[in-house]
Amino acid sequence: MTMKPKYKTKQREELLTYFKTLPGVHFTAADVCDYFRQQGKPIGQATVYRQLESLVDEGILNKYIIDPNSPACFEYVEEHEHGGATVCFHAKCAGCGKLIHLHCDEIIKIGEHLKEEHGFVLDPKRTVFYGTCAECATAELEK
Amino acid sequence: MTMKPKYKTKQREELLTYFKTLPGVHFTAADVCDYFRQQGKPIGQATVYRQLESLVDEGILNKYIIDPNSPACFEYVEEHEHGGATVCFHAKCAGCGKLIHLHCDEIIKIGEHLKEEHGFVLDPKRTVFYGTCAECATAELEK
DNA sequence: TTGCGTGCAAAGGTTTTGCATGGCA
DNA sequence: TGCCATGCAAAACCTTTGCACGCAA
Repeated sequence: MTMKPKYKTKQREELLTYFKTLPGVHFTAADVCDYFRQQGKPIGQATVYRQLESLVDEGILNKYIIDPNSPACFEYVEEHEHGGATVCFHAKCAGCGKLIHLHCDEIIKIGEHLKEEHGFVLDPKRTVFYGTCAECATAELEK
Repeated sequence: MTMKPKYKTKQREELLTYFKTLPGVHFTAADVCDYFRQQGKPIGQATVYRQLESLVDEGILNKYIIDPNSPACFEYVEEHEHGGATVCFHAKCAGCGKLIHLHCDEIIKIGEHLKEEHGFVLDPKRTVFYGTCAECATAELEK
């Protein structure tokens, strides 16, 4: 666990502003560095990494590991999902990168099961189901 | 996908023999290197990585990606399970970092549910449940 | 004999860290 | 003013790769 940033810096604000223009898009730390460099207002890569980490801790970004030997990718979490009452799990397709939102009861029950049987309090915000979506699974079979 | 090794080498045999003594145990490439070095018969790390990759392809080992910034971990698949679907899920505590292995049916059912209702084929090897373990949850409350 | 497997060392790419400087509160 | 954040460069880290040699078939 990391602490939240306490200061409202120019870099943090610019990063946030940028991320909000990318709903449903996933990007890497390098993408972010490149973007700001091209905009003529570069942000140090250490800063980018540190802010990304903070934002993930705050639930403002989600972090995905599609492939361990590729850079991690991030995605902005829509405003209305922030800490709201709506428990929502995410499933990420390793094929096309599509993010699926899961709201159904069965998924919720898993949280209850983990708590009752394993004493484990599940954090939906951080938990991502990795796998293959219907389209990609079909495409895979047709090969 | 990589090809299977065609040769039965001393290193491969020793690795396999060792892995068979580790049912249900997780180990990293570095663990394996260390073990054989301590045994006085070191195996080159490149060889270890290459054999691990082959063995995963052959279904003899499972490879899990728990955390992108930690080394990948491997687990020997019991003889009778080869080709079978027996893999375990993992729950990681955000507080103490403890990794919990989950083998219970309820968790497996989630995979079935995702497939039937959402067309999503879950990959247990990459899916990690994040949250707080019993000890850390208790400690948290006492603060 | 053929050519894959091995081992060493070095490269590769991503992420983290040390430290001096700069900026928010 | 007191700290935290930033940025640069270097380090750390895991994993892959190049190449010469060795060994299985």
